[in-house]
Amino acid sequence: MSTTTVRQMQLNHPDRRGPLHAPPQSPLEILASCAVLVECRPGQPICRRGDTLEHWYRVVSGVARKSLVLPSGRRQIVDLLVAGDFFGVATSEESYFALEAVVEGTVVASYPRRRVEVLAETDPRLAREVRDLMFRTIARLQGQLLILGRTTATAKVGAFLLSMEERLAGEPAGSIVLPMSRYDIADYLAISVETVSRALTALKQRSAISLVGSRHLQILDHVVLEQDDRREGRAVVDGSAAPEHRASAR
Amino acid sequence: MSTTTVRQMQLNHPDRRGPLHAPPQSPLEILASCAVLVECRPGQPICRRGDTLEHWYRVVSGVARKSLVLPSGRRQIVDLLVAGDFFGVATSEESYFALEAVVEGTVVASYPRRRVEVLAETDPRLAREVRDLMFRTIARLQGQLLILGRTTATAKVGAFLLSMEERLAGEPAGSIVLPMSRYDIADYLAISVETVSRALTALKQRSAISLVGSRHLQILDHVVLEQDDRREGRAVVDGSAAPEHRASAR
DNA sequence: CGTTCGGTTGATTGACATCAACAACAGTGG
DNA sequence: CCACTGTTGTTGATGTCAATCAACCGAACG
Repeated sequence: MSTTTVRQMQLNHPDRRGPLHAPPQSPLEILASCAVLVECRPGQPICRRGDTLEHWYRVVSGVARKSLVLPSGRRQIVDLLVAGDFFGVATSEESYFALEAVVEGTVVASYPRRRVEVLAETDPRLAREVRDLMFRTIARLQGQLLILGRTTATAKVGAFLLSMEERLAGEPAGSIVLPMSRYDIADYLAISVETVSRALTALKQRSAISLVGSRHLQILDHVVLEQDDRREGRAVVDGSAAPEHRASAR
Repeated sequence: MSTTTVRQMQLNHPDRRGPLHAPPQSPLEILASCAVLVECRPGQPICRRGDTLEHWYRVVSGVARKSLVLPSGRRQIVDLLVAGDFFGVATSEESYFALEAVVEGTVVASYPRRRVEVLAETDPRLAREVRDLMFRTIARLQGQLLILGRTTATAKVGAFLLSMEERLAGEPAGSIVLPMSRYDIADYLAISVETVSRALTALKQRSAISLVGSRHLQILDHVVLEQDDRREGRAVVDGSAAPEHRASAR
C-alpha cells in the first residue's frame, strides 16, 4: 500500500516570496539540499520506527500527530503539529511514538540529523534557527501541559480551541476549521470522545462558540473559553502575605 | 528578604581563562565565565519576572519548580527541575511563570542569553551541548504529558514515582526520598492533595510501594506503578487489521 | 502551650467514563 | 436504485472516581 509519496526535491516551492518582507534567505532553505519531502494520506505513518533517532522533521503543510499506544490499549496523542512545527527525538530509548498524518496531503520534510548538525556548525544563522524551532516546541508542549492541567473537561476543550485558533491562524478571526476528528481531540486531551462532544455542546449553549459544521465553528466569547471553572470568581483579592510556601489553593 | 544568596563567581578555577584550548573540559565550563550562581531557600523565587527572557538557567543542585497561578487561584506546576535540568523562555509573551526553589540550598546558574548565543557561534561543542539540554527538556515535558494523560489519579502518582526514581537516581535502587511536599505533587499532577495521599496509601496496600517516612518510600513493584488502570488486562491480542484510522480505544 | 504546617482519613457531591443507542453520511456492490 | 457497511458525531442512563468540605494527628516553632 504505497499511499505515501516520497518526493526528493528542493524545499523551494513556487511560493510567493514577494509581498511580505521576504528574508534574503531563510536559514531553513540552507537545509533544502538535504531535505526529503514526504506526503501522506490521513492515518498513514510519516516515518518508520527508529527513523526518528536519525532524522529531524518539520511539517511543511497539513497536520500531523505524534501518538503512543499505552499497554492499556488507550492511545495518547502527545503532540499535534501544524505547518512550521518541528519534531524529533534525540536521546530516546523512549517509548516509541507513532507519527501519522491527520489531514489529506500532509507534507513533512525530514533532514538527516548528522548533516543538520554539521551545517549548523558552519552557519550560525541555521544554528539559531534550530534553537528557535526547539524553543517553540518547548513552548508548545508547555502550553499543552497547561491545558491537560485544567480541572474540568469543558475547560480543557475550551483551552484547546483557543490554542487551535492561535496556531491555525485562520484568516477570519474567531472562525476555526478543526482539521482533526473528535477522536483525535479526545486522545489529545486525555478524555473520552463523548465528553468532547458534550463539552462542545455545553460551550455552544453558553454562547461561547457556535457550530457552523461539525468541524467548523466560530468563537464568540474568548473569556468563557479560557476560564478554568465555570464559576470562576474573582482573582486573589486577598493581599495579605500568603504563607509563601502554601500551595494548591483551589 | 535577603534569603537568596547571589554569588557571582567563576564556576571553574580562576587560572582557566583561555576560551579554546584544553579540549577535555565540559562544554558547559565555557559558560562558567558568564554564569551567576543563585542559592535559594525553599519557596524563594529564583529570578525576577522578565529575567527569564534574557537569561537561561540550569539547576546545579537541589530542586526547583516552574509554576503558574491560574486566574481560578489554582497553582499549576509545569516543570520540576533537578540537578542538570535546563530551563528558559525564549519567545514568550507567555503567561508569566514563577521559578522557585523547592529544597534547601538549591543552586541555580543563570547565563545571559545573548552571551551564550555568541559563544555558541564560535564553539560548536557548546552549541551542541545547548541543543542537547533543550532536547532533554523536550523529552522531560513529553514524559510529563504522558503522566498527565493517565486516567486515574493512582496511575498518575505511580507514573510520577517512577519518573522521580529515574531522575533522582538515588543510590539504593528502588528507594526514593521525595524532595517536594504533597502539595507540590498535587499541583504537578493536577489533582488534589487529598487524592495524592489516598493514591499513595492505595499503592501501599497493593504492595507496590512501602512508606519508610512520609517522604521516604521504597518501590516494590514497578509493574503495578506503570499500569494505567488497576485491571489492565492483556495487550492487543487481536491481530486483525484495525480500521487504521480508528482511535481512542479504551 | 498555643499556632501553624504537612499529612492522612472520612462523608458527600459532582463530574466523567462507560455502555448503549441513534442519526447523518460516504462508499460499495447487487 | 437500494440495501449493506463502516465511519463520524451526538445524546441518554448508570456506575465509578475524584474534588470538596471537614476533622484529626504529629511535628516544628515561637
